Amino acid sequence: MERGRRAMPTYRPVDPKPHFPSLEEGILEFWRSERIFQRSLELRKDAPEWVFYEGPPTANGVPGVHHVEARTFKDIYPRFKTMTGHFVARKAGWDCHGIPVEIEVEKAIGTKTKRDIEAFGIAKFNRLCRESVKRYVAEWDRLTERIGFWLDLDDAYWTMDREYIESVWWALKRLHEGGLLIQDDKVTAYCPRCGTPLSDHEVAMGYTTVTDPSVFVRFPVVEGPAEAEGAALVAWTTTPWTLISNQGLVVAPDQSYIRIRTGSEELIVAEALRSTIPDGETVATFTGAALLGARYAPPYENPDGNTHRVVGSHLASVDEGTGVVHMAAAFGADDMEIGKREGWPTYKPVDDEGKFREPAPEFVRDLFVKDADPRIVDDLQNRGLLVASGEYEHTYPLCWRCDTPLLYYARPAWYVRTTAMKERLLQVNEGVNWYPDHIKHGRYGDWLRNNVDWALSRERYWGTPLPIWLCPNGHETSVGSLRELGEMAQRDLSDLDPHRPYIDEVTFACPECREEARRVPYLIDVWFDAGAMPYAQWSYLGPGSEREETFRRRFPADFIAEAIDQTRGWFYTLMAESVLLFDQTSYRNVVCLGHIVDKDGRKMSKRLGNILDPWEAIDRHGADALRWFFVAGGSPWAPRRLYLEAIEDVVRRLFLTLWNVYAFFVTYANLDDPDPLSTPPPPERPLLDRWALSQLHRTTADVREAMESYDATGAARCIERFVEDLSNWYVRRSRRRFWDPSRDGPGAEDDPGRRSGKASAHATLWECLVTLSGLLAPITPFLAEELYRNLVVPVDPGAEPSVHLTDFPVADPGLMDPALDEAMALVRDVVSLGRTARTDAKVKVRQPLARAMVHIPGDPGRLDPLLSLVAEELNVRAVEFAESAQHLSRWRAKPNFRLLGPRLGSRVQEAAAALTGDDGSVAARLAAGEPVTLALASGEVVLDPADVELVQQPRRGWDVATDGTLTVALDLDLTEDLKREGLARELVHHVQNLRKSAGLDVADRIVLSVEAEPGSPVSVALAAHRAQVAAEVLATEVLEAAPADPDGTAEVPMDGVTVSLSLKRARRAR
RNA sequence: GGGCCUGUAGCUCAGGCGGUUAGAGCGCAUCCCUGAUAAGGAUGAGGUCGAUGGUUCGAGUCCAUCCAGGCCCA
Repeated sequence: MERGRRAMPTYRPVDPKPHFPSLEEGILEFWRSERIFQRSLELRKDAPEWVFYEGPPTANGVPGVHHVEARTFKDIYPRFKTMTGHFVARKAGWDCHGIPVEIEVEKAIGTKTKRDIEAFGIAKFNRLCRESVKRYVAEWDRLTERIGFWLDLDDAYWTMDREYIESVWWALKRLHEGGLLIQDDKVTAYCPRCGTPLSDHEVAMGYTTVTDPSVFVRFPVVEGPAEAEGAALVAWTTTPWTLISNQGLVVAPDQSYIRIRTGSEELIVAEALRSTIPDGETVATFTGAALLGARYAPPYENPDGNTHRVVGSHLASVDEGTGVVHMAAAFGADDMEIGKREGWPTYKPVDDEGKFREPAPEFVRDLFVKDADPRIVDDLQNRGLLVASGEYEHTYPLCWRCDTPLLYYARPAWYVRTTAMKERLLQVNEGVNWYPDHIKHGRYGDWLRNNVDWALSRERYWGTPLPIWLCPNGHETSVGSLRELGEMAQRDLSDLDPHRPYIDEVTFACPECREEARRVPYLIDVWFDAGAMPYAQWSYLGPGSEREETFRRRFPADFIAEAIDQTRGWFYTLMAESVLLFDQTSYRNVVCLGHIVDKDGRKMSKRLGNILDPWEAIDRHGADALRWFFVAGGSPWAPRRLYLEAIEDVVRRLFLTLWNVYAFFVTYANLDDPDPLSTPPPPERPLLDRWALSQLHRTTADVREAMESYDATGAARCIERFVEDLSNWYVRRSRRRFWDPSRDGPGAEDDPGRRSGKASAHATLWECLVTLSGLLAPITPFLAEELYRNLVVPVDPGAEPSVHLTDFPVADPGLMDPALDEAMALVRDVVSLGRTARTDAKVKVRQPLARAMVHIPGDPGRLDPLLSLVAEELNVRAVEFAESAQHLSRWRAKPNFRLLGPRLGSRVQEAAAALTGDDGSVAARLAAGEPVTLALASGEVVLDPADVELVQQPRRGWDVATDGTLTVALDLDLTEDLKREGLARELVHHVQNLRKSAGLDVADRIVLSVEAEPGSPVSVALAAHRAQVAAEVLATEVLEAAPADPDGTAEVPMDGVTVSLSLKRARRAR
């Protein structure tokens, strides 16, 4: 057996039409059984660490397709870093607490209010919350694994775990002791029906357009500067009920105010809002600062004996209203801020159900505040305090559960004093790399610059309890661990569930006064849990504690990634906590992703019913397809439209092209069984191979560079371009080399020219595919694994079993050849033009032509070694260079605006017009290198050849094609010889079709018969090219008479006559 | 209402410091190839670069305003 075919092919045959989802399932099984992820970690355990933090998803629902996006990017860079020689621990994490989880449970048990939950039992309620979290985490585990996100799910941190909570307590205690955790009044959105404050997120859910009363109210000045004396300030409000608690008026000190005489009175408003007082004349103009300190008579007295003065703040808007804003500290965030500055007490004559109570005036008492509005308006009217009233339509938050208008209420709350660290936060942020970088000083930087203290406390059930105990004398004791708490309470609490209600039962004697200290009733904001993960994931309990080394080694993170909505969420809390506790950032690089939207650009939401289930996409196209879509289908920072067809689009671009090349390689490699590892060294291979390798190494270098700068999208584009070139040029041009036995065979070993034929082609394509596998591994780990497992493992006994255990490909600059790249690009352009010329001339490629005439700028010699490619591709016998293109086309000159614009200014347009009108003679002189003088209306202009761009236009008809400076002309004269060859090719074409329709294998030998009239052109052509025809169609014999019992016959029209073909499978000749 | 981002072909997206003929893929139409064949290739149609105004010899690109969508805040 010569060059024997093995009984078993080297490579597993490749399905030309793969089903990626099931292929992926098989690879997942392989990863599982061979513990590839764990081995990838073990392999690098002594390598330098590269730290990744997993931002914990909230386990209060099933994961959506947008989570797949974030998880794709969270996977790509750690994989890349692992392959480039780093140890990347990937601890999973789950955000377990918070109102979203409570809401899930509330829906299940049907509670509506906090009172319902308390009646149900906090212990039972929290148990259900815990179960809900576990159930959803199981779903997340399943998806995480399926999409190939390598994450250590078995060693996840859970924010509801005792150790995690203790770590958070340690942090809170430290803040409390440092004076950074304090109690204060805070205005929060509050639902009076549900009896609970709402989180910002919940408030955002409930904004609706509502109609509220709009009233303009007089505040007569009783004492103050001359500008205000004797007049009344006019303030505007849409919440008349807050007038009961009026404590002051705010004006903008730097804005202009006016005093208007109307009827018998004088009113003061901002000049910009003059129109709010329809008639009257302006009697004085002054700045808001002039009004400061004026005392006025409030519409309703309050028992605190407030002085009711005018104060200044930029918060007073002159965009709407009157520029005079009424303030009630208990009922607005701005009001509270100004109230604190001015030292106003909190005056809140409203109970937790939203009803007025003492000391509110008798006539509104027991009324729900909103219901009191009309009575108050009437009362003001009756007392002559109303300037005008009407209705006002605006957006206002309603409770998302019960549609009750939310009220802004002052309530006691605990704050983290982040404002004390504002400057440091800004400083630290300077050292962080944001992707995209506009976030750094844009959205995120703005957020830091406008920093307000972090309202930490929540009046809920399922969350980390605030570990502060309070005694009747107001002494605050913060507790940093269960051990510490046990010591205070003098009992062993190490097994205590630190959640409510159990923690609430623990009391101890106040260390200061020995009176009984009870825990404050609050939980903390869940975002604090998430921001605590750098230390709490290791249960870190402070300097000197057991986990110190682990924590320090993995702090800060080199890389985190989440969607853009996390700027105020995790990105902030993560940084805020680490600045407060450790005086530095907790991450160095942050990738900030855009959102996923639906086909119409609307965000995906359950309410709109436009959610795409990730499983649907995965089952249809596979996880790699989805991953590739996120990476290559547009900018990761921009909102992206996702729907099944969009994925298909992107998939086709890479997957099917690459798969075709892969299947092509395996098919022919299995027929010949070459050894890709012992082949001619690259310098000895044909130019086409060297070109492919040059492209490969250029791509490798580019991909590496892109990945290093967190630009997976750029990397994906490089890969895409390379795959396209590999398929559409390298494989296209090398196809015959993979199977043509005339290029190889006995004696080839001694002939460098032939030795480098087939073996080189196989080796080159193999190397390209294997390297691609490595380049793709971080992005499409399944497809990469498939290529690697089938191409490398069977031929290299020493190979790792998985591409993910190998090193990322390294570019060899020695194999890059820019001159060859340039020449090949030119050749491809020439070929493209030649095809255009053929198409225009309507001459089939099958018909050989005598020659192509080519003109290129510069020395044509550099293309000489590549001309055979042009000749084959265009099916011409010779390619010749024209000294000049002049007889093929004529020159046209266009101004080089970049040079001439600055020199000529507006005259450049004149020069351009002159060149457009050129009959070709000016351009020809420039092309010859001579300067020319243009006579323009504005004077003469001397142009050098460098001042223009020269392009060609075809001079003769359809057989010439030009593009810029390239020209290709085809010689369309057909000699008898060329015609015969064309007919022979035509004959081959028909026989090949017949082979195919007869169901023959590509390697089957045949006996062919051609019945054509003797002396006819077909017959003559066959006689002249018999051997070539026979070789092309693998015919052992070519007969004139049909064999008996043929496997296939056909009547084909050729050159105007009908030719009968028949063929029969021959016994294998070799 | 405020801040940030986005708006380029029917669809998905590219377009370093402004340079005059705005590109690619998919889809569509026509054609080629037939040993990658349920593949591959070529050609073509299709654009007021969201709108308006400005700066400039010159604007998809810079500035202002507006419109639409998204996110974060209110």
